[in-house]
Amino acid sequence: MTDPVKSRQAPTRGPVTLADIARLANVSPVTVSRAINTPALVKPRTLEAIERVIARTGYVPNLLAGGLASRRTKLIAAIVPAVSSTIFAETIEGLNTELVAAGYQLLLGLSGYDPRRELELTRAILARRPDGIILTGITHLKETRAMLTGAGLPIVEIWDSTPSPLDTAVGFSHAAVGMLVADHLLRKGYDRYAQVGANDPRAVQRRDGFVHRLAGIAKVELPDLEMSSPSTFRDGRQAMAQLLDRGGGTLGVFCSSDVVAHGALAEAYARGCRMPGDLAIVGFGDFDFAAHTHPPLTTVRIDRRDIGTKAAQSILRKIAGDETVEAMINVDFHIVMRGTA
Amino acid sequence: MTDPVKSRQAPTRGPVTLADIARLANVSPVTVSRAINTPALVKPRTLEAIERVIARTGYVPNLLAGGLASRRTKLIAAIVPAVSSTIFAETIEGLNTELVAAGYQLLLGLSGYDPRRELELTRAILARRPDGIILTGITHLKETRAMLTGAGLPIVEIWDSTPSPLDTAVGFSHAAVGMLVADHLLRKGYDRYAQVGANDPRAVQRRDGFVHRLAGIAKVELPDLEMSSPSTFRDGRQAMAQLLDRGGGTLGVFCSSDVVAHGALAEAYARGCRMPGDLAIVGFGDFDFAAHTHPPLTTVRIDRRDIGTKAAQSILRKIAGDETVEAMINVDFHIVMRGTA
DNA sequence: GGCTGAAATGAAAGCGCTTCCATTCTACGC
DNA sequence: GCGTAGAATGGAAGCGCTTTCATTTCAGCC
Repeated sequence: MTDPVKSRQAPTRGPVTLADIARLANVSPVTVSRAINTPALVKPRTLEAIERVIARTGYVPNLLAGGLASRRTKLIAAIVPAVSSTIFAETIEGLNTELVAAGYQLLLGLSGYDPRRELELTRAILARRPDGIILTGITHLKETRAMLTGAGLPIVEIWDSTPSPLDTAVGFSHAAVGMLVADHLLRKGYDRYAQVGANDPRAVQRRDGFVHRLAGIAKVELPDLEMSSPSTFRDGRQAMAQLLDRGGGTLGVFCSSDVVAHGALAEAYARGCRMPGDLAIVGFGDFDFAAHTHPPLTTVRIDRRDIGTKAAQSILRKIAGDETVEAMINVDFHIVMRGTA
Repeated sequence: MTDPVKSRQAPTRGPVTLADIARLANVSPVTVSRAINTPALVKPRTLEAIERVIARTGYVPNLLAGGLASRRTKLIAAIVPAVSSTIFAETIEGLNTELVAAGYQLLLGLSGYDPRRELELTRAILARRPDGIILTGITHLKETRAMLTGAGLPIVEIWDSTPSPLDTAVGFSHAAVGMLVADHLLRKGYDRYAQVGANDPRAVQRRDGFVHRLAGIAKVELPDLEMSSPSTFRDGRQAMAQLLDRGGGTLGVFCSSDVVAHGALAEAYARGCRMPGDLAIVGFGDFDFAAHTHPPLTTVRIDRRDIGTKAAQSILRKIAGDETVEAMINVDFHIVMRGTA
């Protein structure tokens, strides 16, 4: 804890405060505050003098104090299930880029797909009084919803679609994705259809959409495996082994993520299945590796980064008091046709 | 901004404060503060009464005010270059897990491999008075270093090794990685050696180590391409095309990341190169996909999550006043031998 | 019953900023 | 030269908590 001021005229002990700057620049604290936050209101000469003192002392304003007084923290919190090898990493980057450009900072929370952890995180986050909060998905615990609406701040739910968001939502219909994939597989026609993947609410929606579209046409098989989110390469491989072992004609499979699909693909490839003749696989997410598997993976593409960008823009507009932000902002998705379906 | 209290006895306008709780529970504010922070100091009966009021009102303490008064924010900031498809995502997760368990929160900064942005981030972060800060790498701008040391808080530099960290470092020697890979390739012996990859300080160290070990044995070829960090699949593919076009015997290549290596691999595979006979490729990072490329990628493995875990532990110990934290904490790495080298 | 020390509680000050409102400058017009 | 509006600055209060330090309560004991 050394004194941050190197020059001889070290003002006080501990970190420099706004009051120190005011004293050294022969102005009142208010003027220093204005020089920092609304420089247009300060006479150029005064401003310059203050800035010199700030530079000389290495003063860094205390945003805790500022936030407490102004009730604005320039903090945005985001809760996502995870970042490593998920669709969320790029969303976070998009979010962050936009937020930083607007002078905000990102407080990150990782829920691990656990609603209870989401609740705890929400509480901890709210304690920091962020100017807005971004959540993944539209299913939250009752307590979480209550806490959130009670806090009275802008909320953006991402990666899902709903007619009745808590506040604003940016995403798409997972059921629609499932149906799109079903239609795609139906076009070629397979003897059997299956879905393999995770059990988080969005993956379940995709499965339900898939099953719904195939209702009356085919029964959708599910592997007999416990799979928690995020599902893994190994999960996919095992699931595919099981499906293939069952035998019974050509097979169209919808996987809940590219990672699972990759595992499924590896198993199929190892067994020498012909794709997409005997076997079709459709992934989800269009991860970076998807174009480079053998054969390259057919998958559903969403602009992951764009979800972050749009979420940031929405919340910034909300914070600025813009009442015209749409409750539901839809983002596109489409099937990227490659070698597996 | 609706009143967060649903019950009829809504106390005041705006969010509930500690003073409100005190009033409703017929105790002084100090006692409420203690009930929250040091419950052992409060008589069980009183504690219970206070907790009831807190639950009923949905009170969420204001950590801005708390942090301002106590000079402890329970916030740890981390700056990494990026999260999507990088080695850092899992480090962040490791960090976060450990931090959350200790009651801390993660403020995330993304520098995009840009030292100037790192400086800006550092300033913005310091304004929030975190209890500690974690940076990627050991090369920082002079101003960044000054600001950091002046702030007098625990610092952990990660993903690199140095005898003289700013405070504490958790990582390994990238030069040593380069040398290890050189030794590995040398064992088989190739006619030519090359390195392809990014230009961030750590990638450069790895290259330098690689070059150094081969000095006097072979000249290390570099592709004639602009590659900025993070380098991409496409970069790798183009670089490999160029190297292969030059012709001239068997080739051992060290790539600065698995992503680049994957690109290089794809090009080599497309051209029908025999690996690791005619061509050897070694990646870096052991990304999730590395085990599943064709052929599977030989690469350097580091426990990415563990770096986050160790960094968190170190900083928490520092915060707790533990003076015995080692200045340099080394993490292991080793070559995972698979099909490409 | 009164003393004692520990347990439990409280009063007051203050963390470092912003906000509101009041005051002082400054330039310009007649 | 004086009045005046607008520009520039300042004083005081307060954001919601924690930190001393002081006071009260209580159990245990002679």
